Amino acid sequence: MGLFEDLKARGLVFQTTGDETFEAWLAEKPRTLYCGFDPTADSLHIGSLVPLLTLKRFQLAGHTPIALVGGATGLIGDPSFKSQERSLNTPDVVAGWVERLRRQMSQFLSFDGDAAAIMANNLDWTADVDVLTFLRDVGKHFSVNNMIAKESVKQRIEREGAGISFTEFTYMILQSFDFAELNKRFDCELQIGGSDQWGNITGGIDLTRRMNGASVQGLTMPLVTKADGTKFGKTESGTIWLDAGKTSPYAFYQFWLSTADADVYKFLKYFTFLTVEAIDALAQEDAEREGRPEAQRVLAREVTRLVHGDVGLEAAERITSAMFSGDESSLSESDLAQLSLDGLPSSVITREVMPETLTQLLTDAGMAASGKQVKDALGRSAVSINGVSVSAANNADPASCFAPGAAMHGRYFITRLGKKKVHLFIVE
RNA sequence: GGAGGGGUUCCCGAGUGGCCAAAGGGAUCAGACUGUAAAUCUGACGCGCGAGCUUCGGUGGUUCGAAUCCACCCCCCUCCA
Repeated sequence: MGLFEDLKARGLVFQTTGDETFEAWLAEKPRTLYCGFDPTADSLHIGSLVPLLTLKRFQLAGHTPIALVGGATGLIGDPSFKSQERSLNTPDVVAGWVERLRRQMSQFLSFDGDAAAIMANNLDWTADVDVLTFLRDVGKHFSVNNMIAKESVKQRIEREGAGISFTEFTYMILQSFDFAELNKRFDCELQIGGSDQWGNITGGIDLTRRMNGASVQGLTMPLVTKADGTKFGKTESGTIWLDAGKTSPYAFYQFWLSTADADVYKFLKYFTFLTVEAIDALAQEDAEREGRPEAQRVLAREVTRLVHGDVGLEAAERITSAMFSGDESSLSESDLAQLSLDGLPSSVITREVMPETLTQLLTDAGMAASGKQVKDALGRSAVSINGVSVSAANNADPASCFAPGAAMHGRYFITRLGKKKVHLFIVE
């Protein structure tokens, strides 16, 4: 199966330039393509995984990927489909994030061989361009009339109560300049991105034609949506990051494991390198099986391995099987120590300095956002310590809940709040 | 610079002197049902175990009492110059 055919089968193609001719163009010879990632935080999150993995898919098919980190564009802020103007980050902060993203992105691509990936930073070709040159050489090619007509900024221009600064409005020009520059430097002929990037991509295509006389292409991928309409990639505890320090491999694995049935096969196609045939076969098996589908587990395994490697996956699975396969009382002391190392949320407390209430203690540990939530859980018998359910009556006496006699191996207390939240307290 | 509109709890959005910790919806969390799904139902949803404490852009003021009235300031939007 050709690359484009595979991408289509995965549902990864939202729009392309040239419609019918695109596939043939791509198949003609190895191309160089790029995708940009702006530093808006110190880590990428799972929203960036689709374009990142798509770059990899192109590379596996023999094309040369350029991973562009937006050291310059990150200073401006992309207004595309954003309802509000965003606040600017300072240059040194953005520069720090650029470094983090570079390292993160490079783990997904191969930098050896015929189609060795290239890392680029658009600050390299924008930092020294002076305003007048920019306005005369680049800005002159843009029609404000066209820019205003772009769907991506429409709500900012038309919506009552919104607005857009000149700075953000200029973003498209800056990104377009990237494409022209990459075309010049590396003969880059294709830009890919999320469907929200279509306006920026076509801007770059037009500019490249005008500045370089070159015909280049664009492809967008659909935004990841969930069947229930809620936002993908967020949980109560926030964004799912690719950085293990921000979202542990265990939490990451759990996120994928709880994917809804209605989304899981689509996500397998988006986020894994399993073949479409294999995924369809899995869907078939799951449909014929009673009860729980296998797909979520496969998805969690595959994506966790991609992002956190075998070691991260093993840690995540160790915790998961210890916490969700029932018999935690059989855990050995070294098992418990390992769980803490693996990234099971844990904290060390002492009997001498124990908060006055369980609500306080569990809130401090991060198990709930407020004491009210813990209180609610206590009232519903949703809190247990080492398998013993605790109630609101125990709230004022945490010491007895963590009594030495109730400890596992003298000091471990597995505390659960609800079905999914687990915290290991180590009492010293 | 002028005229008008607006800034409410995570988001959207009601509320124009006490009945307001502030309608409604969404998101989120917990319970039931399940498969650590979905859908549905129930509860919670500023903070605090509680008494109570702190909120409605900011600062002052009027009032027994203000998200609501007044003054000044900051920010956003629309139109005019």
